[in-house]
Amino acid sequence: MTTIRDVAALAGVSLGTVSRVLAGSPATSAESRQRVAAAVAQLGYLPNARAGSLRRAKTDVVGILISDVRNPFFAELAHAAEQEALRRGYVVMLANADEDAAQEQLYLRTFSAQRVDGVLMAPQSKDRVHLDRLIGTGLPVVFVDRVLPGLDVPSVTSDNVGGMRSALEYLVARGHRRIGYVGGPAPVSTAIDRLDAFVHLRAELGLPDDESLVQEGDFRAESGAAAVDRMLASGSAPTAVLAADGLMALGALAALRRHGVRDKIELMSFDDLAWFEELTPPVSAIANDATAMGREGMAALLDAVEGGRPVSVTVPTRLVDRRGAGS
Amino acid sequence: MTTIRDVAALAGVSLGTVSRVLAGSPATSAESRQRVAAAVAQLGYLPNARAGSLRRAKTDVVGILISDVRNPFFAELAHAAEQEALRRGYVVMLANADEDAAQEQLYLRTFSAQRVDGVLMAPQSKDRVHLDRLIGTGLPVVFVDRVLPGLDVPSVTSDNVGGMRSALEYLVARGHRRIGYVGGPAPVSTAIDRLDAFVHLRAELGLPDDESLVQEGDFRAESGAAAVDRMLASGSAPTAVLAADGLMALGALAALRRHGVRDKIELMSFDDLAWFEELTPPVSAIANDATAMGREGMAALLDAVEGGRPVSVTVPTRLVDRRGAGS
DNA sequence: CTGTTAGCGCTTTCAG
DNA sequence: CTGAAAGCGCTAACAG
Repeated sequence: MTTIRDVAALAGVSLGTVSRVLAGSPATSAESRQRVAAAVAQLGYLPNARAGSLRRAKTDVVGILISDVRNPFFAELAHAAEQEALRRGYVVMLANADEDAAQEQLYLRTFSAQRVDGVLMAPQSKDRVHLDRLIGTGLPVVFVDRVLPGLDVPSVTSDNVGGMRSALEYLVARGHRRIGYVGGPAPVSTAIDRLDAFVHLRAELGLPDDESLVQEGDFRAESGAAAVDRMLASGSAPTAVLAADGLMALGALAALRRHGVRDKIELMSFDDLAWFEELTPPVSAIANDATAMGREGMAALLDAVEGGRPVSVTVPTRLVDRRGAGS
Repeated sequence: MTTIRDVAALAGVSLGTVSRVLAGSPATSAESRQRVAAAVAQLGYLPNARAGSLRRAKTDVVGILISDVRNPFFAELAHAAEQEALRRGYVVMLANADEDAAQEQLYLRTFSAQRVDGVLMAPQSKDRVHLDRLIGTGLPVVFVDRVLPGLDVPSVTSDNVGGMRSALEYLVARGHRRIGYVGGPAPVSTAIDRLDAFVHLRAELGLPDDESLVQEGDFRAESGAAAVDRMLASGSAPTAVLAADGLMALGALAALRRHGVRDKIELMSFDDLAWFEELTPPVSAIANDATAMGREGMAALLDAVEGGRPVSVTVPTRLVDRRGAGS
């Protein structure tokens, strides 16, 4: 590998001058700039960012830790966050916790070892203690989509309560009263918020509160199918089912089809996927704005990295009506 | 941040001893190991990986450069590759070229600047020159899914020709002769291979070779819709349409529906997506094994990083028949 | 404006 | 088995 010394030697200037030219310092003569540029081009020199960051104590690298890239919602979110980071001159290390606490922790350690400048993450909940230590070291962290209560960390989340309200009002407007709910895994904040909102609003709207209508999944497709199986096995079937995320909606769809009630029981999803439109009948959804969450989450993180004190924000959801609220 | 000196001081040994203990060197006494471990625990010390890699000239970081995480195929591939890297003790920097040559180049430079140990990538084609220089520096590179011809780089690709043969034979078995094809962007190798195979096999099977039946897209949904629009506008509609990837299949589906011919024209996709099963009628597909490609691609890359000479492999495709080949 | 000189935190000889 | 010392490639004072 060619180093800055090689460039200096070839350009006939000192190593310090090369560094200054490369950093765009104004304290350089036109001639130096020109000689250095020539040498760099000739040698195909590319600065070693790791060496530089060691000295500067800043890496210009941020970590993104999400639960599953294969979940379209997170894929979109990660992509938007990455674009924002790139725009502001940072590179991203993307890691997948795979909905697994041990992997989450491993990656967090790795991020620390790499001395990333900040971490944008959707926490799995559980071990608040490790995260606490991490934040204690001064590493800027921002939560996105999910939060861990009791930690003083800025967050960008979606309006789970508002979204749930739109969803239930929509289903009620379509004539449903027995509404089943496929929730997410208990420890995750979005699962908690959505379930609480569901239970609360169900009472407010005077809907039956049969407990078999509420089933827990894990934000993966299979669990959505299993939840619907349990719901139907319980005897008194719902007339509509709301799944707490897109992947579980897919599983629920498969189960409804398998039970031969795809046309009888209406499905709705908290999270919108492009292909819902192509189904017969189509599936209405509450759209989470993954792009906005990724972009704003990263913006908040970089603000924190650069010394700011970002505030938590909530991103609104949007009802995507594919069946007509009155029909 | 606490450093290795702090640990040495607290443990009452020299800095070198701490380093050896941490590296698991056998040349350490039980007592040293024990004192160091205690000091590390007490200080919550985490080695600075960047400092270490500067000295070792190895980072244990590899880069993955794909065209679009939002494409489920690449999301799955990246995930599998990441798992394999993790298993072998490497961390991944994941970057998105966004089907954009400039971004691809920017990220490649970034990877070099970070001195990653290797790069797994799905090239966008075009500027072979930059890649050439990169490889010239000795950076191990492995292509996955796509290749750039004329470069001596190992690759893991899917069996595009075999897949295309299965697809066409399947459609013919279902009674189709006028088969439309929505191809990928011309410069991408998978697009070229699939198109060549399509044209070749169409002749071999004695199918009509009306040029309006072949339309070019860009591996994104909208382009699939536009391609179908053009196909239908040309007068003589096909009885079946084959899309060269899942995202374009989604777009094609929307267009067919919009034109009211969703039930008349059969759609097939080169790339399988879980929700194809939920459509009415369902969509048959050629499944690319993204998991295998990611895993094997990363395995090949790490072999190269560790001094091996991996060979290129082809991963078979699989026909997913959701309609019955004879019906 | 430029060269020289310390380190950043770690690994790795080299003696002992 | 262990300590001391020399860098890895770069940035950032500090004199000039």
